[in-house]
Amino acid sequence: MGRGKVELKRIENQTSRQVTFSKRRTGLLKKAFELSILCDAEVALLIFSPSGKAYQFASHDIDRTILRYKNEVGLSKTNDQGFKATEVRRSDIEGMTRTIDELEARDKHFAGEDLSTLGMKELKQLERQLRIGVERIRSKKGRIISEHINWLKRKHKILHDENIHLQKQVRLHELREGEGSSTILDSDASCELQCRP
Amino acid sequence: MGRGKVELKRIENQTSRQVTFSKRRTGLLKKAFELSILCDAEVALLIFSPSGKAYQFASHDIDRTILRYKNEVGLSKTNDQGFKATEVRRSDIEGMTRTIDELEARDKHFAGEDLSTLGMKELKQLERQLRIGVERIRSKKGRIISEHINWLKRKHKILHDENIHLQKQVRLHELREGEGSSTILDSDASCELQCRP
DNA sequence: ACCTATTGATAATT
DNA sequence: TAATTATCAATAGGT
Repeated sequence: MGRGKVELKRIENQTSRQVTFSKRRTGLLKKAFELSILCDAEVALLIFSPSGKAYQFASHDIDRTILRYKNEVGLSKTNDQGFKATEVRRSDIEGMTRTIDELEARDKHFAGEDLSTLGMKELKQLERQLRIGVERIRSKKGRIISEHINWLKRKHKILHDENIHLQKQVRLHELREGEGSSTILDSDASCELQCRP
Repeated sequence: MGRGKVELKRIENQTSRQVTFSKRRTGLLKKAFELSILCDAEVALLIFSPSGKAYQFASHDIDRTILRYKNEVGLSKTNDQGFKATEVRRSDIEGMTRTIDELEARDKHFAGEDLSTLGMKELKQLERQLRIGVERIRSKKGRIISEHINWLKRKHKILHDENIHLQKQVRLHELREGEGSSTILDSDASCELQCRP
């Protein structure tokens, strides 16, 4: 919705990323609010900017919504009273531990280790994913190399042009000296020629 | 954004409220996703329908994001109780968070995503690791297949032997019946023959 | 911040 | 529930 489409990838330009974040964050918070009103839904939205600043929206008490979510996911039972904080913390840590375990397992699988628990189906899928990864990396390498080649070509052209120019200057010199002229060559544009890749 | 504006109030018609919830929920989740990608933000979104069904989006580990929010809030409230314990916890949590970040980054690299930060050297190493992984997985697959083939061979041999044995029994029967014998075949070893792979 | 050309989301309808 | 489409809303790029 703007003067052009945007790819779904991290905006590289720092300034426009910042601007876009500001605009879209506002829009997202607004829409979360509207959904909660129009449809009578319970919504909680947490946003952290890359620089670490926090933004949030919650249609109801945010801690209640979070607890409700945690109950949905399971594991934690609705323990009331001051016990609450500790329980929440513990489940957080359990969740993170589980995440780490899963990530480590996946890492090992990607490295071709610890495959004994996997069946044929999982192995096939894993191999496919790895092949995709290899292909992307190959393509990235190709792009880097091609960029480098282009840079070399540009630099070569600049050097070549300068070379021709200098040859002309030399010939001019030789001509004038051949005529017995004593004039020194004026300072001219040739002095500006430099190689800036 | 439709054939007419809508007031910001609970939609009374049950059906259109349900439909609107479905559409806007999808839109909201999509936009949350886009924000996290485009602007490199950490986003967590929890939605409960009026009927109690839960929907969610999280750009990172959702427990981590919630925890991060809780820390933000906790800082302003200066909860003196159990301060020491909290401090210890926090360093643990920071460590785990870092671990998760690193693991997630490595996972993305293995999947050929987020390669922009890597140089030629890292890309080459990554590709080598992936190739090793693929090779190990291929080999594991090979072993599984070969085991399966061996199992089939063994089973085949057992069945074949049993078959021969049974044929002998049948011939014996036919012989005795041909002689006009009325004796019934004794229960013998053939009954024990079963296929146990 | 503000402005608008455009794209994107969605309300109504089928 | 799933398309279609007319409209409104969000926003990208520019000032």
